[in-house]
Amino acid sequence: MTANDEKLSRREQRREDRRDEIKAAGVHIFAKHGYHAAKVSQIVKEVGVAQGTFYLYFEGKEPLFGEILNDFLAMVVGTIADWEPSDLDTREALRGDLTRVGLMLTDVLTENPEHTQIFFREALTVSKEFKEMIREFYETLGAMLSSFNAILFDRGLIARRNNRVLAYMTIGMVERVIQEYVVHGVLDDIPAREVVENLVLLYLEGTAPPAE
Amino acid sequence: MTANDEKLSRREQRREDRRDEIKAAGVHIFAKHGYHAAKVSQIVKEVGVAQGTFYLYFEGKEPLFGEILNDFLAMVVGTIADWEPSDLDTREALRGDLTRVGLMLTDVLTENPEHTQIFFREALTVSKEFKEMIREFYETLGAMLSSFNAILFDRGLIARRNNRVLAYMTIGMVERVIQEYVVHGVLDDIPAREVVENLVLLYLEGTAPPAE
Amino acid sequence: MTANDEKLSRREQRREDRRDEIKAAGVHIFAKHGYHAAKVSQIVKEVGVAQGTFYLYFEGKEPLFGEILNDFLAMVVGTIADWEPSDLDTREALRGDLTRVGLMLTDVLTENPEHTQIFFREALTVSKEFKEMIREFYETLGAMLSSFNAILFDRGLIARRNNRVLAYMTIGMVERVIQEYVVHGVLDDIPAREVVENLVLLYLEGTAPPAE
Amino acid sequence: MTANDEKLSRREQRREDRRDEIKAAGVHIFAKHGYHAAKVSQIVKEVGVAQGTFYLYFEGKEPLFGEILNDFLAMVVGTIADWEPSDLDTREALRGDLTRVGLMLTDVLTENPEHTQIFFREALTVSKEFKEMIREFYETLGAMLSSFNAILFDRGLIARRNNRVLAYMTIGMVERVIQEYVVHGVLDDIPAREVVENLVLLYLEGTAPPAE
DNA sequence: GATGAATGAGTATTCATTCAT
DNA sequence: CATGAATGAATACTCATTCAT
Repeated sequence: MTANDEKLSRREQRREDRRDEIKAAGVHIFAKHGYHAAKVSQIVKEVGVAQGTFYLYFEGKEPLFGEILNDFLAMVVGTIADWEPSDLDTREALRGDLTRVGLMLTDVLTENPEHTQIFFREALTVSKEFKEMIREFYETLGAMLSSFNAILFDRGLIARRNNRVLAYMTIGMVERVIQEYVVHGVLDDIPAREVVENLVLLYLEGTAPPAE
Repeated sequence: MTANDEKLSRREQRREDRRDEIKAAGVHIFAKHGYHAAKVSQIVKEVGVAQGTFYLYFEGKEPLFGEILNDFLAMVVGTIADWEPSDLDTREALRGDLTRVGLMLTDVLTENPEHTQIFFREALTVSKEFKEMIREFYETLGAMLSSFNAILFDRGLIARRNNRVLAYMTIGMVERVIQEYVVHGVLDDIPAREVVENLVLLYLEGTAPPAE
Repeated sequence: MTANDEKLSRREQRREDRRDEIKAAGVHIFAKHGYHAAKVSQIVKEVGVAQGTFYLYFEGKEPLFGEILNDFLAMVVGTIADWEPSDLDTREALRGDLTRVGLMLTDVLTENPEHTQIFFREALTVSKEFKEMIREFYETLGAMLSSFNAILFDRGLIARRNNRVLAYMTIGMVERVIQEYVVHGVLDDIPAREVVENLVLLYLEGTAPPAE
Repeated sequence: MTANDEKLSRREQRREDRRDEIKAAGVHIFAKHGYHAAKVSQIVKEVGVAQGTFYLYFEGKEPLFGEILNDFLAMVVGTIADWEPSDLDTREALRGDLTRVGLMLTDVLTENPEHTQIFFREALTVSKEFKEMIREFYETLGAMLSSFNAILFDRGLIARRNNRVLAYMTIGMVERVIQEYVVHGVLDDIPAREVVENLVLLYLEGTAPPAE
C-alpha cells in the first residue's frame, strides 16, 4: 500500500465517518419527529455542519430515509439469516431454535429502538416506493414462514393449520410484542427471555399435533 | 311538526348529507394518497364543491382526519361492546364467543377497508395528539385483554401465562391478519370463518390448561 | 294620507330601523376590532340577522364604513355650522364664541366615542377614496381656519401670525385633546369646560395682539 | 484580524445590506399602499429577490412592520434625547431650546417622510400589540411634557395652566403641523424655521406668565 | 323581505434543494 | 470539501359577496 493509497483510504474513512454521523442524526430526528415533520435543517444542526454539506453525502431527505430503512431491514434479515437451524427433528429442538432466534432478534432491535420505531411508525407514509418495499418484505416473510410451517407439518412437528394464516399470525404477534417491548416500553419490566418464551410457547402449544 | 320545523329539519338533513359526502371523499383520498400527500383541493374536487365549502363543514384537514379516525375507533369499540358474552364456563363456550366476536369484527372492517387502511397506515404520523390517542387505545385494549386473560385463568379455562404478553400477542395476531385480509387482500381467498377459526384455534390451543 | 301610504311609510320606517341597527352594530364592531379585522359575520351576528340580510341594506363592508364616516363628519360639520357667531368685535366675545363651540363639539363627540375612535384610528387605511376624503376635510378645515384667522387679524383681534400654520396648530391641539379625552379617557378626570377653556386660552393668549 | 474573520465580517456586512434593502423596500411599499394592502410579493419584487429570501431576513410581514415602527420611534426619541437643555432660566433661553429641538425634529422627519407617514397613518391598525405600543408612547410623552410644564411653572417661566392638557395640546399642534409639512406638503412653501417659530411662539405667548 | 349555503379569489409562509464562493 | 444564501414551488385557509329558496 503506497502512501497515496493510505491517504486516500484515510480520506475515504473520514468520508464514511461523516456519512455515518449524518445518518445517525437522521435516525434520531426521524424517530423524534417523524419523517414528515423532520427537517433537513434539524439534522444538519445536530451534526454541526452546513445545510449544503448534507447533499454531499446524501441525495436528499428521502434517499437518507431509504438507507435508514434498508439498514433496519438488513439487520432483521441478517439476524434471521445468521440463524443456523439445528436438525429440527423434534419439537424440543424446534423450541430451542425458535427461542434462540427470538432472543437474537430481541437483542438487535433493543439495541436499535429508533430504527424499530421508524420502521413501524413511518415507513408506510413516506412514498409509494417504500410502501411497496415494505409490502414486499411482508409478503416475502409471509411466504417464507408459510413454507416453514408446511415443512414442519410434513415432519409431523406441528398440526394441520392454514399455514399462510399461521404465518401472518406469527408475524403479527411478534411485531406487536416487539413494538410494545422495544418502542413503547410497555412490557419492559418483563425479562426478554420470558417474553420470547411466551411467544414460542403460544406458537408451539397452539400448533401441537394431536397425540397419536 | 310545523312547516317551519320541517324546513329546518330538511335543511339539517342536507347539511348532514353534505358533511358525509365530504367525509367520504376524505376517507377515499386519505386512503389513496396518505394524509400528508392528500390535498384539500382533491377532496373538494371529488365532491364537486368549492374549496371554501370544505371549511363550512370541517375546521380543516386535520380535524377531518380526526373525525375519520374516531369513526373507525367507534366502529371497532362498538363492535366489541356489542358482544354479549355467554357464561364462559367452558372452553367450548369461549371458542363460540371468540369466533362470534371475531366474525363481527371481520365483517365491520371488511365493509370499511379504507378506514382500516387509514388507521393502520397513517394514524401515527399525523400529529402528536393522534399518536397519543392511538397509544391510549392500544394500552386500554392491552389492559382489557390482560384482565380477560386473568379471569379465564382463574376459571381454569386457560393455562398460566404472562397475561400481558398474551394480550399483546393476541392483539398482534389479530391486527396483522386483519391488515392482510382486509387491506392487502393477501388472505382473501380464504373464507373469513376459516381465518377467524385459525385465530381462535391458535389462542385456545396455545393456552390449553394442562390436563388433570 | 291613505291607508296605503301609511302602510308604506310604516314599512319604510321598519326598513330604516333595521338599517340603523346594522349601522350601529357596524360602528361597534369597527371601533372594537378596526376596519380590517372586523368581519361582516360579526356585525350580522350582533344584530341577529342572516349574512345575506346585510346586503339588503348596504352595498358592502366598505360602503357601510363610508356611511359611518360621513355620519361622523356630518356631526362635526353640523356642530360647527350650528355655531351662530356673535359680532366678534372684541376678544372677549371671541373667547365666548370659541368656548361655546368648543363645548358643543366636546358634547357631540363625547356622545359618540366610537365614531370618534373610528375616525382617528381607521379612516385613513380603508381605501384611497376615504384617504382623499379625509385629506379634503382637513384641507377645507385648514383653509377655513386660515381665513378666519385672517379676518380676526384684520379686525385687530389677534396678532400677526402665519395664519395657515396657526390654523393647523389649532386643529392639531384640538384633535389630540379630543382623542385623549374622548377615546382614551386620559384626561377625563378634568371637567370638559376646563379642557375647553385651556384650549381657548392657549389660542387667545398665544395670539394676543401687541398692546398699543 | 485573520482572513477568516474578514470573510465572516464581509458576509455579515452583506447580510446587513440585504436586510436594509428589504427593509427600505418595506418602508416604501407600506407608505405607498398601507400595511394591509401591501403584499410581501411587492416588497421582494422591488428588491429583486425571491419570495423565500424575505423570510431569511424577517420573520414575516408584521415583524418587518414592527422594526420599521421601532426605527421611527427610535429616531424621534433619539432626537429628543440628543437635546442638551440649556439652563432654562429665562424665557429667552427656553425659546432658544424649543426652537432648536423643534428644528432637529423637523430635520429628521423631513428626511424620513415615509416613516412619518407610516407612523401616523398605519401604526394603529396593524395589531393590538402595536396599538398598545403607540398608546404607551403617547402616554409617556404626555407625562414627560406634563412634568416639564410643571417645572417651568415652578421656575416662573410659564403661567398656571392645566399642565396635562397643555402637554397634549402641545403634542397635538406639533404632530398635526408635522403631518401637513412632512407628509402632505401642505405647508412646505414655508421655511422650516418659520414653522417651528410659529409653534414655539404660540406655546410661549400662550403661556406667558402675568406681568408683575 | 329574509335566509344561509356556496363561492373562489387571494396570500403569507415553509423548506428541500442548488450553487457560487 | 464545506458553506449558507438564495430559490420558488406548493397549499391550507379566510371572508366578502351572491343567489336560489
